[in-house]
Amino acid sequence: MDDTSDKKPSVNFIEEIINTDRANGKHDGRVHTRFPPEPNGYLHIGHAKSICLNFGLAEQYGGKCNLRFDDTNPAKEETEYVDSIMEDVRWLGFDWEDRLFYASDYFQQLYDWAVQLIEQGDAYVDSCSLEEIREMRGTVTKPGTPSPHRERSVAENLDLFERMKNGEFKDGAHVLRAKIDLASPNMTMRDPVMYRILNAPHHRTGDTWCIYPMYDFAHGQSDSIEGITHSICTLEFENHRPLYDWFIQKLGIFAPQQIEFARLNLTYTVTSKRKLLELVQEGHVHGWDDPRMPTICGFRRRGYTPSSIRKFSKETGVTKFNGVTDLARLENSLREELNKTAERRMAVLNPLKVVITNYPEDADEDLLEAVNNPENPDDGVRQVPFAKEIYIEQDDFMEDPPKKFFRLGPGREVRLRYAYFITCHDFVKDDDGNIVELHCTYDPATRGGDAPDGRKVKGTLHWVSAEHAVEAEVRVYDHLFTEEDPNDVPEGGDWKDNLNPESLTVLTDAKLEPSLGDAEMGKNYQFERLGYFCLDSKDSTAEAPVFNRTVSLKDSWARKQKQQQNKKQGKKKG
RNA sequence: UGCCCGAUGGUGUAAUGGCAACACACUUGGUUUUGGUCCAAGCAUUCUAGGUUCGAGUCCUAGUCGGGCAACCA
Repeated sequence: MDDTSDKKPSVNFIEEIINTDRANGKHDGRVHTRFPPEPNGYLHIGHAKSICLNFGLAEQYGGKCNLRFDDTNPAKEETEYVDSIMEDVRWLGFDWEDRLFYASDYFQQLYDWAVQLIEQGDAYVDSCSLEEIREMRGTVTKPGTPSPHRERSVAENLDLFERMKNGEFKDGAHVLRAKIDLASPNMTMRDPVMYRILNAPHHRTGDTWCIYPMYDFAHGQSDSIEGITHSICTLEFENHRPLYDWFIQKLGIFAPQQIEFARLNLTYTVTSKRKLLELVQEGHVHGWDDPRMPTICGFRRRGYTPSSIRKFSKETGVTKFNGVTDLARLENSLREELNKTAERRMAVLNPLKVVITNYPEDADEDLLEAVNNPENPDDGVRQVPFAKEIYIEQDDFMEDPPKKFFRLGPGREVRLRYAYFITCHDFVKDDDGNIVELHCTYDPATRGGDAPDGRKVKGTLHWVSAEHAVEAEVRVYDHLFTEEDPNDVPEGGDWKDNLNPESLTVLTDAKLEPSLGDAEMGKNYQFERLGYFCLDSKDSTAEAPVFNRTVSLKDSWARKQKQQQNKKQGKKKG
C-alpha cells in the first residue's frame, strides 16, 4: 500500500519511554503504575489528571495500576481523606481491584532496610537539632559541613536506631540520615533524613511506631515492593530521582523508573492543598464539595461527568512544560458531551410575568409537544402545558431595545418555543420603575411555533406556564477568582483579594416546567438557552428542589454586549 | 548567582532531519423553532545567535527568559 495519508498516532514522552522499554523487553514488557496520594486532603482536578494518566496507561498497555496511600506522616493524615479519595477515584471510572496499598503496610520492611543501610555504612544517626542540621546543610552555592555524629560506628548507630524505634527518645532527639555527599550540588543528596521520631498515633498502625520514614525513604521502596515499572510523578520530584535511585541501588532491590511530568494548572483556579484548605476553613466556600471548588467532589456536585474530565485530561496532554491550561477547555469538554446526552427542558431563572390578553379565560388544557433532545431523536418528546399567564426571562424584554436585540419589546413579535408567536402591546411598571408585567397577544394560528402565512420572527424565547410552574432555587456559579492567575496580585496584596464576589448567585424564584418536578438526581439537563443544570445532591429535596448550573451555554449575545460595553469604556478612557 | 528541567499561534499540544498540523479561545460569515448545535473562513518570522547538514522546530554550542531545589512535608 502506498497510502501515506494515514497519520501515526502521536505518543507523549511517557508512552515513548514505555514503548522503548517494551521493545527492549524490559520487565518482560510489563507496565505497572500506581496513584500514590497522601491522605491529607481532598483530591482536585490536578490529581484527576494524574489518576487518568496512571490508570489510563495501565489500561492502554494491558497492565495494572495500584492505589497506594502515601501515609508516612501521622501528624497530617486522616481516615476521612482515605475514604473520600477512594470514592473519587472510583467515580472517575477507575478500578484498583485488589490492589489497595498503604506505605504504612511496609513500615517493618522499611525499618529492616534502614538497618541494612546502617550495617553497610550508608546511614547514621544524627543527634543534632533541626536547626543545626539545616545550618550544616549549607546553601545552594555553599557545600554543607559534616555533622559531628557522621562517623559514628555501625554498632553505635544500630543501638541508637533501635532505641529510637523503642521509644526511648522524645521527638526531634535524633534522626537517621543517609550518608551520601554533603557537597552535592543537588540539595536532596546532602545526607537526607530517612527517619524522624514522631511520638504520634498513626491512622492505621496506631502506637506501633514512634519513628516514621520520610517520603524519600518510603516512596521508591514502596514502588519496588509492588513491582511498579513506571513511577510517574510531578516535576518537583525531578531533583529527588538520584536519591530514589540511590536507595534502590544500595538496597539491591527491584528498580522501578521514576518519570516526571508537569502538573496541571488551570486558569481561574488554585490547586494548592494549603490554599484549598484555607478557602474551606475561612468560609470563602461552603466545604470541600462546594460546586465552585476544583476538587473532584466539587465538580461531581456541580454536575460534571467523569467522562468529560477524562476527555479533558487526555486532550490536555502530557509534557514537561509547566504551562497553564484554559479552564474553557474543561468547560468545552463538558458542553460537547452534554450537548449530545442531556435532555432539554424549559426553566425561567428570573421570571417576568406575561399575560396573553386574547387567550381565552376558560381554555381547555393546552398541551404542546416539545422535543427532548434535537441531537438524539431517541429521547423522544414530552408535553408542556401552555396557559394565559406565563413567565419569560427578564432579560428577554427591553423597553427600548437596540437594533440587534432579537427578543421582545413594545410592538415586537417573537416565538415562544414550541408554542405560539406573541406580540407585546403593553407593559406594567412598579413604583421603582421596574417592569413587572407584560401584556401580549398570541396568534392561535402559530400553534407549535410555525406561522402558516410564512412570516418569520427573529427571536425564540423559553417560557413556563405560571399555574403549572414548579418553584425552585437555582444556584448560578461563576469563576471563583476574577483573575486568570489568582496568584497575580499587586505588591502587598493577597491571593484571596482575587476572589470573585459574584462566584455564587442564588436565584430563589425560578419557575420550572412541570416535568422538572420529576427530575432525577445525578442527571444532567439542559435548560434551553441557559445552560446545563442538575439537582444539588446535598440541599435539594422533593418539596424544595435546588438546581446547580453546571456550565452555561455559549452565549454570543452576551459576548456582543460585553464587546460594546468595552468599546464604550475604551472611548471614555481615550 | 550552584545544580536540575523547560521554551512551537492568545492557550494547550503535534510534527521523531524533509510542505509547521490539531483542538480550544477569539473574529467574520452561513444554517437554525435554543443568539445553543452544525458548517465555512481568518488568526505563527517555532526565544536569540552561531554551528553541523543538500535540508533544522527537531542535532551541537553559547546566551536569554521561565520553573524547581537549601521541611525532621509529600
